[in-house]
Amino acid sequence: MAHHPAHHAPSVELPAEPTQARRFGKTRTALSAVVLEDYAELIADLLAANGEARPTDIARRLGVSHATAIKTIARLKRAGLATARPYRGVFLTEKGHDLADRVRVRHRLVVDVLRALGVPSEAAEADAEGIEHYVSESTLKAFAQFLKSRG
Amino acid sequence: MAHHPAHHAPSVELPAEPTQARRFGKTRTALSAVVLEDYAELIADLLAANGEARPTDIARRLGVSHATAIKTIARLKRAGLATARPYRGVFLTEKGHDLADRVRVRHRLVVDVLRALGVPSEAAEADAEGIEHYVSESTLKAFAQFLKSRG
DNA sequence: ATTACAATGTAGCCTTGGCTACACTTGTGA
DNA sequence: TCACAAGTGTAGCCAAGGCTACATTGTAAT
Repeated sequence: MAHHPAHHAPSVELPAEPTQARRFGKTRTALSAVVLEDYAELIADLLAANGEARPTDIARRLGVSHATAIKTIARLKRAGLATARPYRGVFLTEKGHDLADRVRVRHRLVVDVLRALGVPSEAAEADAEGIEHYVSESTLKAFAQFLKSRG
Repeated sequence: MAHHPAHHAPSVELPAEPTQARRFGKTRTALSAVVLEDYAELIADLLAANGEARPTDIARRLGVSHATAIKTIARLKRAGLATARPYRGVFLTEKGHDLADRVRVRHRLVVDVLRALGVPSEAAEADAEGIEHYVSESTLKAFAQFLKSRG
């Protein structure tokens, strides 16, 4: 059958909640991590491109309100992925950079595979945004292998 | 760059909220639809296999508490995808069956493509659970084409 | 017919991730 | 300098999707 108890969980290591709430829903966890991955990747992009990452830019790029972006940035901080001081922009920690790197590589790989399968570029980019978060290491490896063996 | 304002939205047509809340977050919408798709597919499976779909079975299969399952079943009803009377099990409406069928076909296709790319069966099944919800029509078509042309 | 147990349902709580509305900084241009 | 627009931050609301704890219903066995 098609169903599994839980989907593959994205590759963010979670905040490591202190004592509270040791009983965690995997899906809850997984969904949260998806958002953190997107933010980390985007912030890395903005830092590389502009030398800074401002909440408003992040919000615009993600199509959410700036309030939502700021809230999520707070979660990034709690998760040890970013640092930010009021009115001074957002930066990534070592951990955040690592995550962003992994996410970026994965994204490229997924897009390339989709395109290799004949998916139009636009759809490939768009779908990859959703798909990439659910690609396991094992699948990632197979993708790389496939692309290589295919020229 | 990799980012888009919103991911591809799953193929559930939403509850058509009455007057309230005409300003909807796409992502919110998308995430909700993912869960509804999973439930519809699972309920169809259970109905086919056992002739009935009971909340506890659904909960066990999805790895959530029965209370969570029941809450979501209520949402399925609100969305016009299912019917259920207290203590009498869950059934799918025409619309719910249509959705389940589409989801099932899509799931198969995604799994088959992953396997064709050399992903081990287990990983293919597991990853497909997450991936399938983000595969657009366009990509789906490319997948089918790829499998056909590949024998 | 009773009773006991499993299944079902309800209530209430939490976090996430949206939003709007309002308040406060910052830094520019006049 | 200082006023004002743009950007930031805060508060408070909502729905989804988790959970636990408790109440109710159905059913099967005695």
